[in-house]
Amino acid sequence: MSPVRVRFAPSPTGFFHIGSARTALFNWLYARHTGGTFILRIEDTDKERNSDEFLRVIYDSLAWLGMNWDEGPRVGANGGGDFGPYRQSERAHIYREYLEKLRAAGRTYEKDGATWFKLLGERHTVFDEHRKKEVEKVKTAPMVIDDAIRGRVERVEDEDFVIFRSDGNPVFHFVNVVDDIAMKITHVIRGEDHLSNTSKHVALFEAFGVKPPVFAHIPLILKQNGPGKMSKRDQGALIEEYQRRGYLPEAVVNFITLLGWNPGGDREKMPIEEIVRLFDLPAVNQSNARFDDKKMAHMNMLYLLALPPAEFTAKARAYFEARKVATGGADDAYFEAVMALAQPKIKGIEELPAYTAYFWGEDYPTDEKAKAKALAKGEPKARLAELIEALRSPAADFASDTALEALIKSLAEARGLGFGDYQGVARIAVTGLSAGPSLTSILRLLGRERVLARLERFVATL
RNA sequence: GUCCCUAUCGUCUAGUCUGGUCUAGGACACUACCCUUUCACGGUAAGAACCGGGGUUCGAAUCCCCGUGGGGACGCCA
Repeated sequence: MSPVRVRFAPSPTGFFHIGSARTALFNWLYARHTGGTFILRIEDTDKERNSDEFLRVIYDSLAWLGMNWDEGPRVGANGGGDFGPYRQSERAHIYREYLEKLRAAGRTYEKDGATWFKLLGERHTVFDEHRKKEVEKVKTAPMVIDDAIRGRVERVEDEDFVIFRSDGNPVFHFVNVVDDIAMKITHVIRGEDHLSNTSKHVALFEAFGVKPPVFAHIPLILKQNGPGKMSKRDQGALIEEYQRRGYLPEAVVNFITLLGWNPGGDREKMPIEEIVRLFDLPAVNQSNARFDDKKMAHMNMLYLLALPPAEFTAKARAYFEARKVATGGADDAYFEAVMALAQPKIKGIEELPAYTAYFWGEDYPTDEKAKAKALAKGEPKARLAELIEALRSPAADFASDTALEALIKSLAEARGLGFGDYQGVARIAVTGLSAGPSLTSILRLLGRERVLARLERFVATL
């Protein structure tokens, strides 16, 4: 069998969304699994709707997700190849050439200034309910689609269709097939929304005398709420959104791979090498999958938890810089120490600024509801006074969590109380929050001076 | 309206090809409890599904047919 050649063929007419990303991913996975070639082809024949910004988003998103292309537009380390150019806007001469082949074979005609592809068979006219007009139908044999996911699908293509617009530009169906022939594509992996177009494509392949590639129509991703497939406007649809929010690309890749494919059994979190090894077309599901942002967030948390602390810190640093989150001139060691406390606790990088706000300066928000709750029980004023006194003593060792813990515990024991009687009120006083890392770790990082100042300032407001 | 695809917990799915091992497994979410220094994490438990009807068969989640539901396509968009 000839080596696998697959392509991802986006059109830069909108932001890169999750469905496109998964189509790209399945192509990339199949190429890597089979040792084949992954080709990026830009379908920019619709000049009105294309933009360079969208093109850049495609390149960025693919790179971010780790999908390198072997052939295609040259960007960074990716691209090049012998079947270029890889942007359809630069392939006009090739389309002309292929059009001549069809013309010579008598398979085209002109109508209303456009060039049409002529189906073979008897013709008759019927009234079309959907389009509310008379249309010419052609009696043809069903087109056979050999689909690696759905098996054999038959569909009758019974109307001629435009292949060159009256403005002289070729349309999608034509360029798609011509390029797949010219680029020697062996497997066409794309969304199921193209399944009904495929009969047109098979008709074109046959007209060119070329055996069609193997098709693989993957199920669609449905929107989380409401009917229909996911579109660019839906919450969670845009890849660059995940990038911006500090999601880990490995987690995004792992999650969207599982939307429509799985290796069988219970495995979910898998390194990409493992996914490449196990991925295959027949295992792809045939039914659509609904997007679930909670499960996506959970997968991200799993990856976050497994990240080496130094990498977590680097990601956090990059996120803080991109978002211009001030850290009060914190040095690397302090930043790293704070992140070490936060990493096992949070679900996403985006939670970090709010979760760690009180570490960077004295200007942090207080959760008033939590404050009221913490003050409602016991004798908070007395507990704070005792704590201040104890922490002021030179005997309080702010370098050690266990020493601080022992100190508070002995304070509690002497009064027949528990650690919790100090923990809650001290936490709200020092962090403004009711939840966070271990209190003693917070005290240690903040240091005696800042802790005492905050406690005293807090007591003064009571 | 026509054509095509599809159907297991609320959601993602395992199991379907090769019928019996399925009183249908896992994960997310939800609930309770445990762990605990709050919050997470983790652990335990609970609830939760084979769309309906026919057929084939000793036996159907699994094979076939018909409904129904869901999705897609029907552009001089891609």
